[in-house]
Amino acid sequence: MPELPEVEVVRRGLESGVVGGTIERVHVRHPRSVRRHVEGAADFEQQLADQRVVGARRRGKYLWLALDSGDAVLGHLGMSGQLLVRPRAAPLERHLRVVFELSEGRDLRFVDQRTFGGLLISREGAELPREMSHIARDPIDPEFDEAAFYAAVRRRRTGVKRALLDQTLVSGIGNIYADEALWAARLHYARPTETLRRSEVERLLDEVRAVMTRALAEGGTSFDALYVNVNGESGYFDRSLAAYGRRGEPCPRCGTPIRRDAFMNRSSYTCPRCQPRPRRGRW
DNA sequence: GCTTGCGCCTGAATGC
DNA sequence: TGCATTCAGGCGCAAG
Repeated sequence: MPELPEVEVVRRGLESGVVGGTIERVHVRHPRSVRRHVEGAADFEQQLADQRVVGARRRGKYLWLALDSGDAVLGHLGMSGQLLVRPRAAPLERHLRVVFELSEGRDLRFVDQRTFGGLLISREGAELPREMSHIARDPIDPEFDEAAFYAAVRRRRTGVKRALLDQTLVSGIGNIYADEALWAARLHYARPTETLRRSEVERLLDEVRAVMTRALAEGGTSFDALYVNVNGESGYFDRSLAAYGRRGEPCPRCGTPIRRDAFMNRSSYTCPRCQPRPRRGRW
């Protein structure tokens, strides 16, 4: 599934393949994909006709196309979304949801098997759509405020992984990268945030950045810039993950079998030896 | 105000 | 073999 590095790869592809072009027409083939556009699918189609694309931007896992009108097309890929630039004559994808017909015979296609993703028009949202004002900066954003993040984390009364997944505190981190960074930083997911030391939070953020940077480097070279494979788990994950999805396999650091716990209706993978579960009064 | 948990969705994998 | 169930996940929103 697309996490921040994959979304950034898509953004770069849009920058080179779509920015500067004009949207001639739009077809919404599945209304659920524009469910957050409250004026409806017909309005979505009408408002975007003849609009020129002047930028491709990102915050966390959200992407938006800035339009010369000052509006923006805001999108999230959800679990299975893809944005593809294709010749208009190319065969239609099975889960094609929205088609933007661009100038020069090309399409921008939103393909999304599970329809957790979606698109909407943000009025005057070209710089920063108001719909995502609650989304924090991501850890590889130069303006990410580490001191403010640490202060906010300390105020929380929750576990450290819940904080990592909370997009209002820090954006762009999904379940996979959370587990990988926690493993690298030797922190258990249930560690209470109010007990975290500054140095531990710094180490954790460093590991988040490291896993994202690695994925970005690999993702940028191993995929067509506009194609992120989401049907099979993206290939490079299997090669480079230390903990996530590896139940029963040896921890790459100490050899102890990785364990899987149910967590927030999903999974958490830890090394029981490197990442011992915190006990009251002992960290 | 803060924290937690549900429901959305599809298809592959698993279970009987 | 075939049908039914489980699982995966990000996000918005309701409930606690």
